[in-house]
Amino acid sequence: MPELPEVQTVVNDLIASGLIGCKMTRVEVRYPRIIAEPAPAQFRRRVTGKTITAIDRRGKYIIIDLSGPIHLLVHLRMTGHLYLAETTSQRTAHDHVILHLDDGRKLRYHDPRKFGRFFLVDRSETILAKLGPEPLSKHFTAKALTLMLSKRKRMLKPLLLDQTFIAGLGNIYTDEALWKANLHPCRNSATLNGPEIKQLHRAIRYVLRWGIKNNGTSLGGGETGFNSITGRRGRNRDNLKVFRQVDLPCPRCQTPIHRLAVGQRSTFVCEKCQPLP
DNA sequence: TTTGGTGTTTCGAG
DNA sequence: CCTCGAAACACCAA
Repeated sequence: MPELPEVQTVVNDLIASGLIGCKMTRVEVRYPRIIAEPAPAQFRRRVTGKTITAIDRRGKYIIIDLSGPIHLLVHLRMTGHLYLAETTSQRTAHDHVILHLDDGRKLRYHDPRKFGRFFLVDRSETILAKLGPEPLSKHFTAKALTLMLSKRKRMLKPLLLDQTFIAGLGNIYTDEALWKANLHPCRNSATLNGPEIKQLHRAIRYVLRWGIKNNGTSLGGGETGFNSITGRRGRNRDNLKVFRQVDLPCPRCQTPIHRLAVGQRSTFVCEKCQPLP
C-alpha cells in the first residue's frame, strides 16, 4: 500500500500529533511475527520507558528515534497502518502492536495481512544501508540517475521498483512517473538517451512531490485504502493519470489506457504516449 | 461460493 | 547479474 508519499504523510502526521517527547509506558505485542528483531520479549523490555526523540523517513521505512539512543524502524508493507488512539478507545481486530504513551494515548499498529515489520536496532544503517538514493534528495540529480542507469540493463519498471536501485517508488508512482516521462515500462534501461533520462528524473520527483502535497493516494473503500494516523484519506487519487484508469482516455492524447503485466505486477500505460521501440 | 487480484519484500531456482 | 515464481496473509470484488 504505502509508497514514499504515503509514508511521508504518516511521518508528518505523527510529528504534528505531538508524538516527539512522548514516553512509552507499556508495549503490547499481540502478533509476535511483526517484530522482526529482536525477540519480542526483548523488544518490549528495550522500548518500555524510552522517549521518542525524532521521527523521520528513509525509503518506505518510518524511523522513530528513541532515547538510548536506539531506533525503531517500521515498514508498513502492503496493508500496515499506524493509528493514534485516545485513552478510552478499544483495540480492534488486526491491531498487532500497541505502544502506550505517557499522555494516555496509544500508538497502534494495524495490519490485516500481517506483512509489515518492526525493527529495533542500535544503528539504523544496519537496515537502511541497502537502499538506493532518496529520489527527493538534492543528491538525486539527472546526472546521478544517468550514472545509476549506466550500470544496469533491465526493464525500466522492475528496476524502478527495486528499492536497492532507488528508494520509495511502488506500483502507483512508478506507472505515473513512466507515463509522465513518455516511457514504456518495458523499455530497457540501458537504451535511454540523455533527454529521456532527464524526463524520467523530472517525472519521478514531480509525481512524488504531488503525492506528498495531497497527503498520499487512497484507493478502495475506507478500511482498505490508505489512511494516515488520524484516519484522514489522501487526495492524490484525483491526480492519477494511468494507474487503474483502464479504458479511460489518456489525459494527453485520449487513447484508452491499457493494463498489462510487467514482472508479475499490474501496469498501466498509454500505448501511444509510451511507445515501445 | 469460489477464484483471482491486491499498493511489498525476500528468497531460491534456473 | 537477471528473471521468475512462490511465500508471508486477509480481504474484496466479480
